[in-house]
Amino acid sequence: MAEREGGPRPGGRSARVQASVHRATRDLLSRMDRAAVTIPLIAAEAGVTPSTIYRRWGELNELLADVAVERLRPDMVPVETGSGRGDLLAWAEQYAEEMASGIGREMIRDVLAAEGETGPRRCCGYARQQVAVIAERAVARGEAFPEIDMILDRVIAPIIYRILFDEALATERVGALVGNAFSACA
Amino acid sequence: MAEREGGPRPGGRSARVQASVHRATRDLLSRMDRAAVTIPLIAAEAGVTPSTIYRRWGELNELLADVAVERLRPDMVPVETGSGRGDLLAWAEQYAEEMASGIGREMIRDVLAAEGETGPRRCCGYARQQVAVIAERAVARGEAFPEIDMILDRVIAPIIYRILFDEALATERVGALVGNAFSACA
DNA sequence: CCTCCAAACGCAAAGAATTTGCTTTTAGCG
DNA sequence: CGCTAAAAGCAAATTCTTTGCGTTTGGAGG
Repeated sequence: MAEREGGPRPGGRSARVQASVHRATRDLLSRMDRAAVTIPLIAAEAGVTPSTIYRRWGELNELLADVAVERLRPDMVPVETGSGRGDLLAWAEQYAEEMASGIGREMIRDVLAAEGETGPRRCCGYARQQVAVIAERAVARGEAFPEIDMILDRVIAPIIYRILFDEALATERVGALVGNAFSACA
Repeated sequence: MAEREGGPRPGGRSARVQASVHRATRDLLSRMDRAAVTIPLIAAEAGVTPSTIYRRWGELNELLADVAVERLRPDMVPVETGSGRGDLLAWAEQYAEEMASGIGREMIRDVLAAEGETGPRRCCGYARQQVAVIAERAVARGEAFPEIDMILDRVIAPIIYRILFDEALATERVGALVGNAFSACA
């Protein structure tokens, strides 16, 4: 294990402050309109001074992005259905649904609104990891499975693009995307 | 023609203010770091008072999104190459390049950061229109051409998703995306 | 165990942005 | 030519953001 990205050493004061600020942010976001959430508010809720937050995160966007990336991190391994294709379909349907939800869309926007590109990269990496787990299991079973980048282009990209720019895809259409991803491999 | 979205009647004071604020915003964005651009600055540059901007746009994000959508509106018809597929390839390559550029990425982010979803919808609509023009020409020539939604899912979505979350696609890879879009139709 | 150090926080004042009530200007219309 | 509604200007009040400085904290080395 090289580095924790969240903050300094696990038990220190820094880590406690970060944890309480994250929690306060999530609480406020769930309680009130996001436009009404400000750094002084979060600071009060978290029991720290605003300057602490300003110094650590710089601006509200960065903090929101940080919290959103944290929440977008997958917390379970993809369910096993017996086949790689089934696994991918189940995972993609759940992914599409989560991301299309109100909270999901807000988190994506928060991640994209922050300055650096590390947030979006991390999110993409999370999806990639999950797909990689499914792919490895499939390969271990001797199945053919598309390249990860193929899944990104043909399944994940359309799901996210529609959510961001158009209208969320109906769940049924995810199946077609998965089918398309497999059509070029097996 | 039903309504102009930009603002009230074409010649009025409102329209002049909007035009000068838009111009001032573009100027400032090209001159300085985007983090340094503030509403009072834009107001001074445009020769209006900050409260005018606050009342009209609400916050900086909305104004930036407004300006970005304006700039993302296509200003030419897609070039004709002789075939629908060639037209689409040429258009998609240029689209990918423009969107992947620094200014392009910033505009996309601005559009997504605004509150409503009308900005993203408009951008998606612009792309859709351009593709529709290409499709109509192809059909008029008697060629087979994929559904517009197919182009969205297989060409545009991957291009934009990579730009936002991963790394911009190399131009060569756009050709493969276009090929994939056609593979299911002809 | 004690002392020292750097990093991080709290506090508070200064500076900048945002909101708002009221007044004035403007463009369109009878 | 006035009237009117919409939009802009102005300025005060509020809120957010930045910053300098002193204090606390947790860890490292003696």
